[in-house]
Amino acid sequence: MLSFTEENHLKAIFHLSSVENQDVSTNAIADSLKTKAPSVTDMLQKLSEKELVTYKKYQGSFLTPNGRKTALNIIRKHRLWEVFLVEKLGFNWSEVHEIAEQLEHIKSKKLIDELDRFLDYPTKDPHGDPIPNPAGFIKYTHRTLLSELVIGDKGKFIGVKDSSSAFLKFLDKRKISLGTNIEILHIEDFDNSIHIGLDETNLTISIKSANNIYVTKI
Amino acid sequence: MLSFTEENHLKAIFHLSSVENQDVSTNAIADSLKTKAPSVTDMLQKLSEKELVTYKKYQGSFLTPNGRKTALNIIRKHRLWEVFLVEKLGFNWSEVHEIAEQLEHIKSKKLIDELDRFLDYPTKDPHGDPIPNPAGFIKYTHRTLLSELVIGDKGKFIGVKDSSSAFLKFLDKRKISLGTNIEILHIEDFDNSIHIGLDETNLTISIKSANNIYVTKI
DNA sequence: CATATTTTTTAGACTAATCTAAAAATATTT
DNA sequence: AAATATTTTTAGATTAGTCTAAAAAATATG
Repeated sequence: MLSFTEENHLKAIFHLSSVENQDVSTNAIADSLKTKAPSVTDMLQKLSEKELVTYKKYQGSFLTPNGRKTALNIIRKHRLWEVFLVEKLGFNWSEVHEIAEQLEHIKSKKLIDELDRFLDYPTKDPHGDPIPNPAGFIKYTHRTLLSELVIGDKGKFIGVKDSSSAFLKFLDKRKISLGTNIEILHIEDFDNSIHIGLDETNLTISIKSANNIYVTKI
Repeated sequence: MLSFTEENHLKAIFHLSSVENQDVSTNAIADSLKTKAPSVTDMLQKLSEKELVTYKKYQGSFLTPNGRKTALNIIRKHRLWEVFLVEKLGFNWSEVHEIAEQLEHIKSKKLIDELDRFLDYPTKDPHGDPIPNPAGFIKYTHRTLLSELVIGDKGKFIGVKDSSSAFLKFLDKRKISLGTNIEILHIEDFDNSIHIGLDETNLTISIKSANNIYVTKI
């Protein structure tokens, strides 16, 4: 039985190593978990003992197949609970992360299987991220950053890169939600800000925002 | 912010003091939480510091109004989650306690308010126990033990005293569920076992079982 | 009512998770 | 490549929660 802390470390390593597919640095984990490097070193030694992580001193760490499966199970729980909170309890997509951070640690296989059924086997969470299946398989769909499109391109909004509450509220205010169609109307030379066309309105967003928005080209 | 352990102690004191309305002994708490007396003593001193418990050395302990309110809030969460598990996820009433023991510690007022609404403001959990309201008010209904009835009396099954999984399964097997009407047909002299009539069948149960079944006389 | 028994607390140790400060290893930069 | 900077680990302390063993208090008993 893993502790919350152990589970959180596995999750952090998974997320960090999926960005660049290589060993994760101790400091990166510490930053992502808002803890300090020595705490992470201790935990890596412990998780290495349990064969959930490959860890060599000063060389960074990586999940073992077993560690990866465990991490994906926690992520599965996190994302299913997020769907529940939005679909059934009426939460806004910007409010669910913190609560799901708690709910993801509840231990009961049957609970998650039944929740999955109750939600009708969703494949995406409220932010567009894929939900791993019970076996720990995760299906990634090809995504393009809005910032990579050129003038005249059209895309459908399918997810966010950094799903911070502030950015999600920013999107709400602009009536941009999953499924919204976005067309690149113009790109400003001096600051790369992007003028986009939505279904009913046009507006301008910064390059930083465009770098956080995933689309599929249509 | 209270820890799981602190919350569990408050809950235990609440349950123990509601049986006999007086100070709860250190050992009673230790037994109920499957921990040892010294651990409980430490925790009582801590909870006393926080003014959630009145505690005098060797004199037992009792909840302060604030402690009682906190305990009732945890019980509210526990029972609402039990309703969710049974009503929405299809769990049997004998399977929900352990999972609710985990879920009751999730911290989010909005989560519980929304869950309450989603469940349509239930007043009883799946075992017939009352659900405290958000203010920490709990409405007890008058209950009679089946063992207190005499021959010819009729009652409606409204709850169990000890809701152990084994006893709940025992009731399932005999098709006794909340709302079932029970008539006392005969009481055996030599072992006090009780012959009861249900809507469709008759059967015999031990005095020990009858002592665990709450009814309202009808 | 003095003694024995039980209950409760104190004392002290252990584990898990955390931290700061210092040492060691690795990486970067003249 | 030597010096400097950064990263990571070790060492050692702290807090929360747990335990066992022993002492102290309360309760029961002969």
